[in-house]
Amino acid sequence: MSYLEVILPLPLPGTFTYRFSDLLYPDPQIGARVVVQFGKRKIYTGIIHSVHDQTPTDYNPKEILDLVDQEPVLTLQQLRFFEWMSSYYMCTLGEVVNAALPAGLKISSESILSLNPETVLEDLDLTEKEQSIINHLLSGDIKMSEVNKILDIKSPYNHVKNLKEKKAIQVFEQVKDKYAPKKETWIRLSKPHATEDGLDQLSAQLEKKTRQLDVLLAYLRSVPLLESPSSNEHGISKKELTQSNISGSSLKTLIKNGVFEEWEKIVSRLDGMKASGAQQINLSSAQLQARKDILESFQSKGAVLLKGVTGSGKTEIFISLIQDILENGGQVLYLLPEIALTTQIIKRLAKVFGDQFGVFHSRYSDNERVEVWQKIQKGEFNFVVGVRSAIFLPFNDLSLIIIDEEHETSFKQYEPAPRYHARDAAIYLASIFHAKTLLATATPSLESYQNALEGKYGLVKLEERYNEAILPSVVLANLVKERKQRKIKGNFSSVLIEAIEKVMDKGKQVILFQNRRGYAPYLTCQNCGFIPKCPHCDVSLTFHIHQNLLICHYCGHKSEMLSSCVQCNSQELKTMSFGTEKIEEELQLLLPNARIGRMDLDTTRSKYSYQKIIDDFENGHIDVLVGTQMVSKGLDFDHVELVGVFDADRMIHFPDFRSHERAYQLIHQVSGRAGRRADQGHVVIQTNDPEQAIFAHLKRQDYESFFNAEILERQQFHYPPFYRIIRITLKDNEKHLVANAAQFYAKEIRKQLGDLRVIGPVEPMIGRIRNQYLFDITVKFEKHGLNLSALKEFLLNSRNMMLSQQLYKSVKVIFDVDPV
DNA sequence: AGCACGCCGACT
DNA sequence: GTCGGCGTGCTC
Repeated sequence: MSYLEVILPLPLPGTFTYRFSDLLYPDPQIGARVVVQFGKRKIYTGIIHSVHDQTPTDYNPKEILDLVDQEPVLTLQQLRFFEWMSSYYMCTLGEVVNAALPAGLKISSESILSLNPETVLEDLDLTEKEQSIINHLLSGDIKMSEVNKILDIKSPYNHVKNLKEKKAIQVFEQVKDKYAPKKETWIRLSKPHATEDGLDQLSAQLEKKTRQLDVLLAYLRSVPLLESPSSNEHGISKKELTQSNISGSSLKTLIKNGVFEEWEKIVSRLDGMKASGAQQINLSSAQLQARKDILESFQSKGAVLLKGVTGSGKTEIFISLIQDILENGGQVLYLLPEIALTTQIIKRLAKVFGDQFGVFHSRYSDNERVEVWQKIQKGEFNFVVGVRSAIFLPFNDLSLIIIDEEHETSFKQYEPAPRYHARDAAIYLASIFHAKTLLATATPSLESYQNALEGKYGLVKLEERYNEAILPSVVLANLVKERKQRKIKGNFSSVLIEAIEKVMDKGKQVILFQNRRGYAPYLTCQNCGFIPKCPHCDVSLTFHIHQNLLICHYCGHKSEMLSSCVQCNSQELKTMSFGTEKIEEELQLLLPNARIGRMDLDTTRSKYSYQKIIDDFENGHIDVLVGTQMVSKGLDFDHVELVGVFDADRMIHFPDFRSHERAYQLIHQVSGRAGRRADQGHVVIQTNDPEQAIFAHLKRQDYESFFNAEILERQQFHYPPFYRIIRITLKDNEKHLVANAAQFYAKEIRKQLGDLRVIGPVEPMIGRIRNQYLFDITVKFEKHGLNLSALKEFLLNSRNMMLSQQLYKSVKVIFDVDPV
């Protein structure tokens, strides 16, 4: 008898043992999917982790319900990668698999209730609630998960159970729809007609039936079967044919009469960006040199950091490297932050690689993701551009991973587990394949730059701007001074307004950067000082003027805008501070002729709105684009000559040890949007304190001097990259309970790790989110000389110890390894 | 996570 | 009594 160790997509430790019959499934492959029952009713897809014949002693394993795949869906390398991820990021294998597999490859069941056809309902004695369920069932089956809504109670299970016992209903498990290939109806001329003679005869027959003749002619326009007889075999999609303004009913008649035949064709969802391909890439001498340096560095290092100034043409270098790899039959993964992965970059790549590469994007549907997955598996795609989750794709011969905008924090996943950093995980992934990793950015993370300086990574610099574009000039607008001189209008300094007017007069464009969405981050009552707060979180509500709502940016709670103070009834509610919406409004008043666009989370929610704003800006339908950090990422606009930065002080003084780094990177990056061509661009930064050291570095776009100053602070105060951090967050809906639990836990780990390595517990800045009270314990420890996996094991064991205390059982513990 | 079970307080 | 909330333990 044989057994399978199965990974289930659940936050449970370890694998689960299932029995299987060698006769039914002679050769189960590691990495293939199985369908199993887990618990009393639930059905899940699991992944075969291993096969063995050790009969468990303390329980009786269930038998698998089905083996889904003859061939594995996960490669052995992926399994190894997933195991590393689960241990490094302190989560379960199931959580990794859950994040990795596109939903289309997962199967899970749903409990469905249906009427028992053999029972006469009138004979039954039912309670009111039971009758209510039956009434709903009369018009069709219902899901178990919907019963609580129908009855309007929280735990409806007893009623369902009683109905089952009375044999009024049946409960069964229905497997949810999984991946389905996309089908299209295609049309072709049936064989006898598809010759010259046949066509002549056909035209004669249809002479009087003009509308049918039109259909035939439309078909022949698209399918020139006389010139190329094989084209008829191919046919045309019904959709395309009917687009040419022909009569649908005539087509139907022709099909009925056997003139045309139609059939179902499985088509790819990924088509539609067919490109010419094979464009030549010409590198400048600086680019050629950088390329050469990178390849040389790869001889001795697994990873190389390419520090290239904005507009230095890094993408061309990537393209050239990718071409090399593909010619040699290897695979390439090109990672980009979500917001930089636009049609701009895809079009550019398509010019070179045609449609021979995959795109992996969060805007893709599950079905599209499954198709990318399958094409990589089949070897149809050897090159993928994607966001952080693309590291989970089933590569089998990875040679190069490129991580563009390496410093971007969106490479780090926070919720849910696995809380991985795609950059760091990619480096491990590359090591499995003995592949190389290229990190690229104009503003490296301190971690990566330090690694490069220490020689752990190779370092290649590309300092020359492509097309000899000049660095932008940076001007600081002193808000304090302007306020005294009464030159400020709303949130706009006179320096900024004048600069905007000047640029607009030239017919050029402006980007305004304010890293806060909404109209006002909070309201306050001028009479009693009341500030509207979220009922579920310890934060103020942000006013959104377009929706006229107060919204919590943490849990999404929405409430109506107040007309008066709920505490004292005063009408004097004032909006405080400002977000993108307010900038937009003020600017419109100051410059009535300006065409203003706004790009933030609120204007880019739907699938195409993001692209539309970019297109409008690119095509000159917008003069000024106001936005959050979305506007700072990898967008190349030719006519932007001015960038304005609001609220720089808030970014700089945010209470986090990385706030300087973050502020530097953001402002440096957004500045890079100004003046991509020969004209010099301008940057205006509004601040209350122009003397801050960070501005001196920014004025010169001098990353090195910024780095040198910042790295000293990190060393002195024991922060990354010199120390590692694991942040432990405890959650519970009872504040005292978490506070005590956190105290208990911290004390426990302090015993082993000492006072210096354990900080807290402290209540985080936002002490409550979604009605869960939070406490943070920060474990900070030196990079070398400590056994990392032993430390993690110790943290997990102490957590289990803490949770085994009757009192603290309900507390939830989250580990965030290398938090950002 | 999702689910069954069992205890307990509130209400007909 | 019995209904519904909620805490607890278990799942191969």
